[in-house]
Amino acid sequence: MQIDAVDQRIIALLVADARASYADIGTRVSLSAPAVKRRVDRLRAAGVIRGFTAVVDPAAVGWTTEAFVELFCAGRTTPTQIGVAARRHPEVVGAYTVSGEADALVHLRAADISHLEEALERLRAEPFVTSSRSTIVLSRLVESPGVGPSHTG
Amino acid sequence: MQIDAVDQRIIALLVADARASYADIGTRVSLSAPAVKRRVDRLRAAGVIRGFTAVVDPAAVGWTTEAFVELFCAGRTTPTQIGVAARRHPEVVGAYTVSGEADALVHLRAADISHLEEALERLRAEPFVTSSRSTIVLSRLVESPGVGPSHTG
DNA sequence: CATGAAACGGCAGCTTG
DNA sequence: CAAGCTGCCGTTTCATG
Repeated sequence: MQIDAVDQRIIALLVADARASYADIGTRVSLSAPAVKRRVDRLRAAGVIRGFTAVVDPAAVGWTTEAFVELFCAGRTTPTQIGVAARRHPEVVGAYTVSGEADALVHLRAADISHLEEALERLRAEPFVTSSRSTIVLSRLVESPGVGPSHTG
Repeated sequence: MQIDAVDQRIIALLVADARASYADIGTRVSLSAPAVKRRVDRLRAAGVIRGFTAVVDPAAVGWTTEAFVELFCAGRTTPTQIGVAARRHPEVVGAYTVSGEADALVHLRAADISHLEEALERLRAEPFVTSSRSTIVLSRLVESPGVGPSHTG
């Protein structure tokens, strides 16, 4: 799909504030509100914009404990398999296949240490997991939602 | 601040769709639209809801390359220092202090390998960084925005 | 551009500490 | 008695065919 400079600016504005009105965005990109809506509809249909979400302070909602878990998997494990398994656990907020020693890196978020431990045990119980190495998050310094700030090209 | 069950449901609905109308949310939580708005305003003022953002397909916008970088820091480095430094680099989408060997874990997202390399060099040039260990992301299996799915309490 | 819907502010009633 | 939360209704702004 074709994304021009105006699309980029609209995306940036929506990443900054997903509840901005089309009219407001239109003012900033020198377009009418309906024109903006058409572009947003098109970007959504094309999958460029996947959706709109609220960014919540995890501590305020009670999910205060995080960890990154390196997963070592059995020889014939596919990324798809790992992805499907990861999605089964609601504590998983991110999962990636990676280069290096481990096969995958899983980002967990739980209510507390015991919840985290329980999730970890469930994850390690997946048949393809041969071993794992956990790293507890002590503090969150940065966490950007969306795609990342400003220069999106 | 006090967050009751209705707040939780409103938050969950906004995480699922940040552009949902107050009337629509009100219908689902058995409240009027103005009542919902007041709660959302209160949650935003309290910092529980940090904002609303569009979730964008990174590939579509050109940021296709990711890495996790373990940072080893000089003896007297504070989390605040690391956070401030991390925020200076637009490629940083997440940063955490962690237990284990490394002092911090930084999540980078860039346009391509050379952009990633350039960002990595910039990051390693921070005065407090003594060494680093990078792990390139081969594929993204899961990535949830917001605070994580469903059971938020 | 025109219509219908949504957001937003003010006001009054109800419950709770 | 004070404070907080709610619903209703006004006007203004926005969404959308």
